[in-house]
Amino acid sequence: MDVIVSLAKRRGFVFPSSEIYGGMAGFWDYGPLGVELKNNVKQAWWREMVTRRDDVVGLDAAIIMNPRVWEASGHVAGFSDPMVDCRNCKLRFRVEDLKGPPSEIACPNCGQHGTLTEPRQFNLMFSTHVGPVAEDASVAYLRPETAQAMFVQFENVATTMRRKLPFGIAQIGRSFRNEITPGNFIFRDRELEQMEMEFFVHPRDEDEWFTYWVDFRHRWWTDALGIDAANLRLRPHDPDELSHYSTQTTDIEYRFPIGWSELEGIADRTDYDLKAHAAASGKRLAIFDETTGEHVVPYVIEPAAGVDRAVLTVLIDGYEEQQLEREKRVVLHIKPSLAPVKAAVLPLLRNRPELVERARALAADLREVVPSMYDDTASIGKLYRRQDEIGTPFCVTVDVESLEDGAATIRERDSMTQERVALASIPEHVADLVAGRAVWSGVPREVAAVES
RNA sequence: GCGGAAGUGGCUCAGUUGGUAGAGCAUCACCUUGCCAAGGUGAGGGUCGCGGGUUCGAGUCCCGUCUUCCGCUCCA
Repeated sequence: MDVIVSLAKRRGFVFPSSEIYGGMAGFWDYGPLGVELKNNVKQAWWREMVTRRDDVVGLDAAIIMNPRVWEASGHVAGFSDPMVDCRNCKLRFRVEDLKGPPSEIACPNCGQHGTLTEPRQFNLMFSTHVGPVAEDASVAYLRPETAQAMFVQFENVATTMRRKLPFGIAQIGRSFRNEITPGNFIFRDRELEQMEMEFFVHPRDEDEWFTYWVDFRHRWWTDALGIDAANLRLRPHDPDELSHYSTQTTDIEYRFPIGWSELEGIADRTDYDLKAHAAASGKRLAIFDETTGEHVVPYVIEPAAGVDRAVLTVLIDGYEEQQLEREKRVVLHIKPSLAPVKAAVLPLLRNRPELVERARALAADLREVVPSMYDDTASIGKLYRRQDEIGTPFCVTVDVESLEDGAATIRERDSMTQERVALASIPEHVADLVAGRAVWSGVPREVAAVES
């Protein structure tokens, strides 16, 4: 984990929030490369979950909602349970889990009497005030999950999009949790970004869709994000660890340096949320079933993934240190579609003005089709290393011969093999390679030299 | 929040019994360099986390505070 944190900061992926003031626990800033990577991850999710499907639509809801949303959802209670600490063994317990008044019972862990503190509130929702006057009536919460917006807007979306079951509402957005102990880099943030989709199904189809989404989401991690399947596993929740709203949940876990940990949870939320909001708002949150002439309150299958964890996973899964003769080579083997920079243009020599000029011109053309950059501030070997470290899949090297044959060498990150391609067709070719429309057919450098 | 550890240039660290900060790497400039972190010369960059205190004098001692890391708890 340390080498990932180090790489992330060294290369401009992730910085500690407000670092010059000492930072802020649980908050991180995405740097120039990080924001590109993160956007690419979100785009990969949106494409597979919304764009390519005809049964899911998108939503982008406000972070602050009417506080009644959180009362109905159970968050105001669930996120603010009174807790007690044991002064002896230092463990903390939820008051409702205790078998009696804290002042009268023994600590459930160490068995000591009279060591439990008075109950205290630990509200995990960030609260704020709406309007200039900070009074109780103006209290509002920053959402601790994006899901509730999909339930609250269920009727608006279903009506305007003329939906019948089954259908889904997807959203990518920020959530806030006042975690007692954030940590492990961007694994547990206080400000996080979620990719959640609520899929509304007829109650009788609950199990079928649950299975479908577990499988679909698992494939997304391997196929769309390129995560090694050997580092992923599905873990169904035990009955006693299920959330109060769920009858079945399966986590997709990744083998992090800190151990197997949750990347995404696919939860069967039943009709818990819609019924709760229907009861609290007085609205009928249901879909009319013409075959039976009845209003059906759908069950909900929810795949919920963390964007920040996805970014972290991509970095960890792609990271490789190769031991070479003189030093080690750090390579980020990430899918070209996720790479912050798709191509870098490098002049073989920077003391040749005509070479530099040609390379800069090529970089400008390349920028028109894919995110790319130009660099000439080091020797060619070092320039390659820099790009390897940030996961740039292709480097285009303009050499002296380029001035005569009008071609340049494209070098691929993982194989370090090369292709000689005409300058004029490089932008389109690189775009095709990045998009997977063209197949890489490079050869080792020595072979390329012989052929030319 | 509780318990433990730590905070010196971007990074990794050195700073002897307190006397007003150094190295390597990195970065930048110039030279060199004809395909995988070469070399040379030079430059920029630190109120030693912050605030008090002791002292003639504190990165070095004391107190407080903030932040980070590891456990407890929570969870995507």
